[in-house]
Amino acid sequence: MPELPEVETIRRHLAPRVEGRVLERLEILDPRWCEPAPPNEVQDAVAGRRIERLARRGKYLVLELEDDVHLVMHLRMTGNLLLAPPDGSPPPYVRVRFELSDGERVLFTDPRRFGTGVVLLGSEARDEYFAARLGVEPLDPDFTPDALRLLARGRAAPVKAFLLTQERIAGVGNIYADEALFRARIHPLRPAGTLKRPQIEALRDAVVASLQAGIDARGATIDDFRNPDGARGAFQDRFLVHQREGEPCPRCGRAIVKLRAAGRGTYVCERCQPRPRSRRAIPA
DNA sequence: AGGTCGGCCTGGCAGC
DNA sequence: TGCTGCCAGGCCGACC
Repeated sequence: MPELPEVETIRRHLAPRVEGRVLERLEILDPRWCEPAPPNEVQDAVAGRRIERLARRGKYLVLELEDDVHLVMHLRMTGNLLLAPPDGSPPPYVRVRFELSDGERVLFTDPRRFGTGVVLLGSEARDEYFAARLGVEPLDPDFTPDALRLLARGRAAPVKAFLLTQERIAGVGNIYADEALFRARIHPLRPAGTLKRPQIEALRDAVVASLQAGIDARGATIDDFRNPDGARGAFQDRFLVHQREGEPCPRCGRAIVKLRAAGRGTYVCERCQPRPRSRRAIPA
């Protein structure tokens, strides 16, 4: 599942290939992709415009076009953006086709069809769209321990659910939440508002380190994530706890346990990440 | 209003 | 072998 590091990997691969080219034609093969907008409307809004930038915000990719037209895309679970191989045979599950100047073609593939695309006219509309959905960008300098402390203050939700809430921190998904909590030695069921300052600082550093490690490995390939050139990521081989049930903890050797938190499969070392003892009052 | 849960969707796999 | 049914989960809307 593409999270911030996977989306950023795609962006870095694709940006030099698309920026400066003209998006000659957009072909939406699956109307669900842009629901409720009709495909014609979306296609007409972007066709013939120059691509100024491929940007990322949280797990969203934004194709910034001339005239302040923004195509905001989300890969959800199984979406992907691939450069079409020049030899012809297209990959399976193509939902949207981008035809660029100089014959370059980009394909949005998505077996489960959760991925979405929406056109926003004007950077103000784009900013409003993100402001309503996304919190702090965790790799930006303003993701400080103080910022995290304020976000967590008064939260009774388990810290894992807190990390997955995009309105608070943008871009952390199931993989990187598990990895960050392990690095910070915090149990995922610990209520977010009970974290003390040293743990807040450790968690901030761990979120940043986990995401950066994911980017350095060019993302994690679990099901079918691929870089736009078709290469697999390497981060799945570097998971510390995620999807390692029964394997020894890399720090202490105890078997890693799988549990459920925030409705998701969650992996922990219960020695390094001790369970919260009891419900404590959440400091307001 | 904070928090949780079901629906969306389909490939893959466990279990019969 | 072949079928059924369950699981995976990001996000959103419904509900408590």
